[in-house]
Amino acid sequence: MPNQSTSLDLTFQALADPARRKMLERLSRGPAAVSELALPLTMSLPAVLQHLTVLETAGLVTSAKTGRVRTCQIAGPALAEALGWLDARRAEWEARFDRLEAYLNELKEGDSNG
Amino acid sequence: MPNQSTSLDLTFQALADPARRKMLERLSRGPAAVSELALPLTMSLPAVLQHLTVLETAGLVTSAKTGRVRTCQIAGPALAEALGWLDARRAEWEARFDRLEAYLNELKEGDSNG
DNA sequence: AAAATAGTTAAGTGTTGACTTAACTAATTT
DNA sequence: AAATTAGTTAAGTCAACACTTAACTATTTT
Repeated sequence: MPNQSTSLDLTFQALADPARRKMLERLSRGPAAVSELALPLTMSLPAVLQHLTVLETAGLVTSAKTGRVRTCQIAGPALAEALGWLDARRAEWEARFDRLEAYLNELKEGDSNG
Repeated sequence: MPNQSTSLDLTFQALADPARRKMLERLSRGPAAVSELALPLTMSLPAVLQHLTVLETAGLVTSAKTGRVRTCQIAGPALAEALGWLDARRAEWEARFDRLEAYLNELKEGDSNG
């Protein structure tokens, strides 16, 4: 059975690793070379490259090579999609919470009137 | 070496699975029993239980048993933490974008004045 | 041209993850 | 009390992950 991952699968999976989140934190402040992303990480360069591939496959990062330097950039859409999913859950959760609150207020008013 | 996962690791990891996201989508509309969460999923009940454990460990869901029924609820804070991290990245990304835009506008104005 | 820099590929290892089936417990219903 | 329902535990399998080292390719710099 092929493992057909959706876009959100790949995005959240990519976000689940602390090394990859550090890379994104750096990139959200501006473009950077691979070795710059590697600096704060205590792992080999090939490992960093593998993390970069995961980020690119998820669409969270794009990169291009100039000379011998590969410059990486954060990409908006994948980030926005993940944010959108989470925000939809929060919205539903809050709507439910608000309805409950309104109901409780109604109960309280009815109580003081009866 | 113990694998000390942070809260965000666990949260994003939990969100990376489509079955778990479906469970959360259901729960964001209101509490539900385990078997109700299992309904739309094409897997065994034990598998659903394992997913539920992952969600609870990540703090995304709480549950309590009454009689023979376990009722599950979505939990706000873990969701908010994940949202917060993503939103911080977007904010930084947008701030940079805005600065770039302002700079380009400045260039354009300078161009028409010189 | 030689040495250093920046990145890349391949291959192997140990750990987690996502299931499964089988067997079981504890509440309800009939 | 017997059958059903709802959930749980244990154990095993197979694939995916997160690395590693070794060896290699391009591009600069000296």
